[in-house]
Amino acid sequence: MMADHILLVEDEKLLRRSLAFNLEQAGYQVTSSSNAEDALEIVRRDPPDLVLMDIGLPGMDGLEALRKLKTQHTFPVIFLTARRREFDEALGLELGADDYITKPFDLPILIARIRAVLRRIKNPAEAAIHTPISVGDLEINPIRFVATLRGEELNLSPREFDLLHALAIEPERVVSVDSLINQVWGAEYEGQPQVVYVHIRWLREKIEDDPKYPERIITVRGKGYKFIPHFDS
Amino acid sequence: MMADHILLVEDEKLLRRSLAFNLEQAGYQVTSSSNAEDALEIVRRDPPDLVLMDIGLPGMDGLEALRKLKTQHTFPVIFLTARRREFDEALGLELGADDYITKPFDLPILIARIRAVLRRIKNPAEAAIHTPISVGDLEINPIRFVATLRGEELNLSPREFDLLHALAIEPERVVSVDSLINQVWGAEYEGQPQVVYVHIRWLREKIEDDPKYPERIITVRGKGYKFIPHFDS
DNA sequence: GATTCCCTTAAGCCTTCCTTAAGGTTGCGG
DNA sequence: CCGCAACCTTAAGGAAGGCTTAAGGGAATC
Repeated sequence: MMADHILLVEDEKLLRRSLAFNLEQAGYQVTSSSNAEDALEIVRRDPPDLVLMDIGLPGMDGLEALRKLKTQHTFPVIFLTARRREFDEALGLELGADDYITKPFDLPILIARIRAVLRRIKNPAEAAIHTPISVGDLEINPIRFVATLRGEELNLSPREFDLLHALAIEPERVVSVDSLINQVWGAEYEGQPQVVYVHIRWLREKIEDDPKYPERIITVRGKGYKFIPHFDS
Repeated sequence: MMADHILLVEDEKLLRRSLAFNLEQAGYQVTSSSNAEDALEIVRRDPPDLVLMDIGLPGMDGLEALRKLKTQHTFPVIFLTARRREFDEALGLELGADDYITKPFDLPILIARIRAVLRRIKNPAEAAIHTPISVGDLEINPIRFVATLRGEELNLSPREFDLLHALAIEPERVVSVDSLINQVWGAEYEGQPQVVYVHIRWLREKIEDDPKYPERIITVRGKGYKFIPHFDS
């Protein structure tokens, strides 16, 4: 079993050294880099299994570079950030970050997150459920339990979130009410379809421009519902 | 359990590499190719389980090559396409594409589709019901629950949709009323044939130029009905 | 303790379905 | 050529089904 390869991008020297040391102690192979340019080059030569990146790198170039990289290789990214707000402002989610952790952070917690993310990408079944997805102007991050529409965070209840996720992960495909109940409520739920109707109603209230004439969650009478991606115009 | 073998045909180098990398991560065996000619050769030598193909390859030769290939080996195809319109114009479905996915796409979603398509071809029963079909100027996509005639979406009720599907999946062949009842209403339905007549009537209203003189759904007296493909002229 | 969430219920609407029934059409036997 | 029977077409109406929506109370969460 090869050690997983982590690319650490952090400009502050002490923190960089300390992290690299500790991650190596934890059994990872670590490559460090203090700026985005170097990181880019490293990724090109030898794609890592995971990138650990300080969001507050000098200049916004780091984020921009990452955006480019993510279109080429899809490796998981964990951001280090001073405050949650910083993460949101930097649109980390849009960039496909898999997770973030706020400073000051706890080493065991960081390592646990790293392990969780790595485990996910190695298990396709789990990955499908937990990986952030983006469909049109909608983004869903099942790990952080955050969904955004046109960049704005939606305030969804757990049920609404799961329901939306179940629909959006199969865009344009009709998902039967039975299947939705299975995915969202679980197989053992003795479900009347009514439940689904109600939550669809509330979801529409939150994601449709005009819930009366839904354009994203479409009813397919007798068959179920389907999610239609919409793009910013 | 052998890994499924995917042939990736994509001319853009970075995207090709990235996809290959990620699909391998997901547990598939991937062969890449940047053009149709190579792809042809690869298929001849070692037929893949699935082909993932950029629809915007240089020249239309890719599509033409694929058309030829599909007559030799039957493997499923998923198209990558920039816009949905592009797919329609290229008549991807007519070429036997099993699915398409529009860029920019999300890796988890792509992988989910790949898995769905592979599962389908391994289960013949499921395959017949769920595979998109194209007969003449009519296209039926049971997964999206969309039927189009000359590119225009038909507004069919569930019964009408199923009925049309049952007929169109065996073009030119006469399907008995009993068989239609079985397929559309289910075996347990205590069916009077009357029901079928009525729905045929409504279907004709929606897909025939002149319902009075049907050209697509033809009555074969005493035997049943048959669907005759028509092409744009 | 307040608030959010969630399920149930029930009223109402609209589509879809099936039935019925009144013709047409076709083919066959006389 | 005629009449009949079987088969199909077609229109119309009522019934059912499926979905929407609002409201209420209990549960869960903070």
